[in-house]
Amino acid sequence: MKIATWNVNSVKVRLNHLLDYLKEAEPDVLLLQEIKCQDDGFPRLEVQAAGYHVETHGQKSYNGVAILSKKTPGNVTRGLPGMEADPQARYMEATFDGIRIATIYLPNGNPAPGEKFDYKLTWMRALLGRVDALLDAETPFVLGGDYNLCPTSADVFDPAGFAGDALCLPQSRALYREMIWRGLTDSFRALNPDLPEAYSYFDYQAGAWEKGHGLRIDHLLLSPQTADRLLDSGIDKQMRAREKPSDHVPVWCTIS
DNA sequence: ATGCCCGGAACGTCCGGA
Repeated sequence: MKIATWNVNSVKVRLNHLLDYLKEAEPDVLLLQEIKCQDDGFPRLEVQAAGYHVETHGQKSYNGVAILSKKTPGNVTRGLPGMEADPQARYMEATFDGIRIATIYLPNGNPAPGEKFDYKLTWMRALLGRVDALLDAETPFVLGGDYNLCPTSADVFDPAGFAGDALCLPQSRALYREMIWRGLTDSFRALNPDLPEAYSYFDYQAGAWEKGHGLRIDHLLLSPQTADRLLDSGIDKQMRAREKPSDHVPVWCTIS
């Protein structure tokens, strides 16, 4: 099973890229973030015509996540447990072949410190709670999405320049590591431990793409039982070189 | 030190993004 995650930065603007990607990469499950539309605004018919089932958790203008899949998903749930009062659409889960798969759009958190950073940390604590619940239930899972988090300085083009950024601050990284220490596997880094400049995001500004100034902030985290089945992983960097690209590129893994 | 570039909403220009 091939699982990919992609922050598309508006699914309406990126529809052609999305349809191309489904055709070229053929993921069994594609997790989307920042669809930036409500459920009824999602280009459902076009995606269904490409052979994919569509589940959305949309919101007007901002955020919004979706799960596209070749097979019909089971038990689709919207919203992160513990964040029921949160009006922002950032989380959804569905089950495929016994694996619980989540699409995650973790808050950015800038500027830090401040309310937005507090919201990020609160959201991460709720996600950690969800990890604990899934582990307690011994449910195999994959948590994929835009984590807005660079795990280490190897995931940042300018570590010193980003030292005070919410994506890199020790408090953010500590909560991410708490998840990792529960036994989760970063599917990309597990298979590419020393690969430099393996970025999933390149800012639109200041010629970041042309200069190779990127960040690795999109991740697919695997539960222990799922990590045992990890076959391959990659970052589809070529999507950033197209006309009118998203600032993020797809990240994927395959499991047996 | 600040803005650069984008999308959405809306129609002038601001907010949010990372």
